[in-house]
Amino acid sequence: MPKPRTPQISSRKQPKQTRSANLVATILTAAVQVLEKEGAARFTTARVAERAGVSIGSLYQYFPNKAAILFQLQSDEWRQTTEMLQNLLEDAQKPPFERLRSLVHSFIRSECEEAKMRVALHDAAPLYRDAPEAREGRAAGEETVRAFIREVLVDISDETCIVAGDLIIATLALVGKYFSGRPRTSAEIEVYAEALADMFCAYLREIGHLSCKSVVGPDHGDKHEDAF
Amino acid sequence: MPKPRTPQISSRKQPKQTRSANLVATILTAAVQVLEKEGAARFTTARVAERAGVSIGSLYQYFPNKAAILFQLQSDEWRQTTEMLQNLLEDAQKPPFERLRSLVHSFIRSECEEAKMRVALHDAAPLYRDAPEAREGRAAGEETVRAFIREVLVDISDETCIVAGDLIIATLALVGKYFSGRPRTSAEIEVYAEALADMFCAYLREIGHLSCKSVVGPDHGDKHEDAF
DNA sequence: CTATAATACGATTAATTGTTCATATTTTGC
DNA sequence: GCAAAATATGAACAATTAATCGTATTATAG
Repeated sequence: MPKPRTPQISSRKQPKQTRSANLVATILTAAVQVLEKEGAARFTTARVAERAGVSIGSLYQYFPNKAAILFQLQSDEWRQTTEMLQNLLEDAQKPPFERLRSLVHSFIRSECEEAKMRVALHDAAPLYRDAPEAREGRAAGEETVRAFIREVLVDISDETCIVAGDLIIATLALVGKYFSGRPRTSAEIEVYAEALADMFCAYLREIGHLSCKSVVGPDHGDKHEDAF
Repeated sequence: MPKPRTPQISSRKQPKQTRSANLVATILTAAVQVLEKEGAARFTTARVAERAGVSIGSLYQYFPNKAAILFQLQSDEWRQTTEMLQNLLEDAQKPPFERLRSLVHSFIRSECEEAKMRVALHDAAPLYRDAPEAREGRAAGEETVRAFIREVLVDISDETCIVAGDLIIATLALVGKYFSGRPRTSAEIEVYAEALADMFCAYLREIGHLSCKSVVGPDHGDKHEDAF
């Protein structure tokens, strides 16, 4: 990892013609492929350029450095996740806990589908983790989850809500990586997703009880089949 | 990452004199320090040797390669964790859920105390994750958790038990890393640990109910203060 | 004391990497 | 058609790394 000959912090040019816009897209696609076929350790600007069928020089015209590529991927990943969160959690049609369940299932499923690439991206984390924008990416997702929790448990304290939200996001974001290392059948994946959903629901119900008001929906005493 | 001039897969000599045993210990200590002060990206055999006050040659007498050092650290880490699991979960004196709670607290606390080094070790994961022995290290810990679950929920199916155990271990192992990135006060840490414990307890109670037999300990309907 | 094994050393090697820059090619506005 | 801007190229560079091996030092056994 050599330092640049001149420590230049210039950001790169924006693509102005269609061909360069395509080039950027091509590079990002290639980056994903390299990540999932070679892993984080072999994720190299040269390799990305080669797979994209592009010269390294071109790559460096639009990405100031290697980390920028990873950061972009990570950022897209978060945007996508946030979108999923909003679509599933804010759908007022379904009962809340059902929304949460389908969120967990969708998330785990998508996590497992592109497991290799996600794990590799996560392995490369040190390169972009400290970027200030990385925090921002999560903010929207976190807020969505908190809003959901507030909707389900109306009279909860702010602190409890934040803690619960953090807990759920963190668990969701990481647990998938723990499992996706070893290949699993989709049936198994569903089982784990179901269990995770159970855990979240049980937890939220518990919190609701602790705040000493009846939770939305029917009482949960003995019937636990659907209800939520 | 240059390949060795001769692709030699020999394992290194075992220390036979006290001085070399000390040397190994010194190197491992230095490795931890480098990891927590420099991070995974700057974790280098040369740097470890320097910090240990030892020549690289000496280092390579007892460790076949860089990954071996990290693997050793990771292995120790797991041994330590497993020990904690056994000590806290198998303590028949306390009621089960109280044991689980104190486990979560102890674990999260220790995770946060050496946060930097743990995160760095985790960042370096790709180097040893694929090692076959890495699986073994977890096995004992996983079995302990499963035994605990079986004790709490006597009439649970094997599958449910395995899934629940995996879920708890995975969550425990990873959630700490999500938080320990940003510095937190120990008060905050306790709050999160408490919430995590709540989540686990609520989940296990739920599972117990689903298996349609009364759970050990008093009924949980309204009183939720201690009880478990 | 001495011969032999164990240990320690560190300059050196080969490989790999991130990044630049001078140059060539293509597109666009007129 | 043409000049200027945008884009593309890839050889070259500097830094860094993991690991080796011939040699020097130290301990041990007889």
